[in-house]
Amino acid sequence: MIDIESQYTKVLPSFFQRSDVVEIARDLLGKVLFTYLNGELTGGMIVETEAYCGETDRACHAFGKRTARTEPMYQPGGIAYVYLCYGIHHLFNVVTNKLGAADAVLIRALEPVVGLDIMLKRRQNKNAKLASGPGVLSQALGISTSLNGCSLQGDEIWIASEKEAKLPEIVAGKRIGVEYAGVDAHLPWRFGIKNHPEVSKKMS
DNA sequence: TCTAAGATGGGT
DNA sequence: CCCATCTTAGAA
Repeated sequence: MIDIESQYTKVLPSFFQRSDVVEIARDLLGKVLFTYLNGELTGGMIVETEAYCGETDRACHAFGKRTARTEPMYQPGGIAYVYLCYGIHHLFNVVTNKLGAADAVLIRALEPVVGLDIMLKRRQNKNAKLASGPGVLSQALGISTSLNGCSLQGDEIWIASEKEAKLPEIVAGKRIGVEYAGVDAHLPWRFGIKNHPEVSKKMS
């Protein structure tokens, strides 16, 4: 098994609690998301993200209201916001910014790094990519709404940076599936690693 | 209570 | 293009 301790350093709350969610969405590219659940370690490099900016962003769940579902988004940055979409898909977000600001970054695609056999077992689908798409990556890493509100400083789910990591080339585009958001639907708040196979081609 | 819509994914 | 699937939010 890979020696996680020596190759990666866990990303600290100060990274997530910065005020610019768009900047954090860009900075998360190239970092690695890990889960350790039921004795199974899986991890993937983040290659595609989307920023959602609180109560003023028409595409954000917290737009104009505060409900029970979005409560984790209002907590200080560095915890998980996981919700169920279309009744089927568990979508994983990283909460950012300070207490009271409902910002979050949706993780949209990973490049599998650790525990590929476990991901394959969980995915149970030989045709599709292992971790390309927000619902798919959650399935591959075993993420479900039971991790909603969970700290990213614990040992169930966390984000780490590779010590030797090089800065990725970044491309930006419109966010997906938010046509209803009016002018905010056009914001270039989706980010991907340039030419990466797990990132969808159309970035604008 | 009731119901429309949704930050998707997989198949045709 | 089509639709399974079910929680959530807002209306009644």
